[in-house]
Amino acid sequence: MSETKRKMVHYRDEMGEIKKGPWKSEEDEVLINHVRKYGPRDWSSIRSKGLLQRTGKSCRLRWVNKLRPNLKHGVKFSAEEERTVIDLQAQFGNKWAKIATYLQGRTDNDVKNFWSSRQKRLARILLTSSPSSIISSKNSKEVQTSTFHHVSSMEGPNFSQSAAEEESITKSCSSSSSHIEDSETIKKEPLMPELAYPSLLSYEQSPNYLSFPQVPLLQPDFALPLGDPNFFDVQLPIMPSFLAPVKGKGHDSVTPDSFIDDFSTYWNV
DNA sequence: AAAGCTTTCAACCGCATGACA
DNA sequence: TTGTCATGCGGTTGAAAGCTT
Repeated sequence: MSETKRKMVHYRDEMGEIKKGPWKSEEDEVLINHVRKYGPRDWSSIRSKGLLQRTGKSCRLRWVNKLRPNLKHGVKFSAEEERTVIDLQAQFGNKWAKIATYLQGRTDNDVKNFWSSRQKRLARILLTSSPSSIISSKNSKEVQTSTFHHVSSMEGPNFSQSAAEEESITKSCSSSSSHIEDSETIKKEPLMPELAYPSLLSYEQSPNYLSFPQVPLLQPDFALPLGDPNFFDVQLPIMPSFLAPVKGKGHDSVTPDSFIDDFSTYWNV
């Protein structure tokens, strides 16, 4: 082990306990200041300098998921975004980070959370859509909404609570299209016996499902003109140069100077 | 109003990968 | 070549918020 590394281990031992749990605004401020000075890198040094009692990993995660500019906080996934996620998930699998690069202002965590809650919702609907439940509760609102309204638009007028369920069914059964408008398109949609049977999910993943005309299939290189697409938002009034790819170590590689300039401009600091 | 249930989301963990000494 | 470290990713968890009964 090298001298430096031995020192590092020794230093670590003296760094005290690691803080976990929710972040306070003061901690955020420290983290933002760090990024302002050095760019989104050297996360471990935050702790080693005694600025925060957080691990580098924790700092990075906080920055990436919450503090980074242009994130869509508290904004639900739009129909368009939902379609994109569903299409890309079918294409790439659970490559959330990759999928997130196609969505402005969304993190891999956002996409992952969206997908997992959607899966839960689907699973629950499957249970309530079993043949017995359809027969036994023929007149129930739930069955009416969750089973037979696949062609409605999820961008329609305000849904009632149960219609929210319909919305999810619509999404799941029609590749989440909100634009089933022409009769030809509707004809192409397979009938839905599957709903009465176990595999809504496999329906979703079937060739019919994928080939169903929806959003034009995104090309792999689509929207990836930048080094770290996680970090961008084309709606910015200015395009910060910290978005520019720089060859080097890791995915967050940027030049510190340009980053600091653009960060300052962006945050008005 | 309150209890119970569901959904959302922030954060953690373990593992993988690449850079570097 | 190997070990260590920093970083990134995907899975998971649990608290808080929202909703239903």
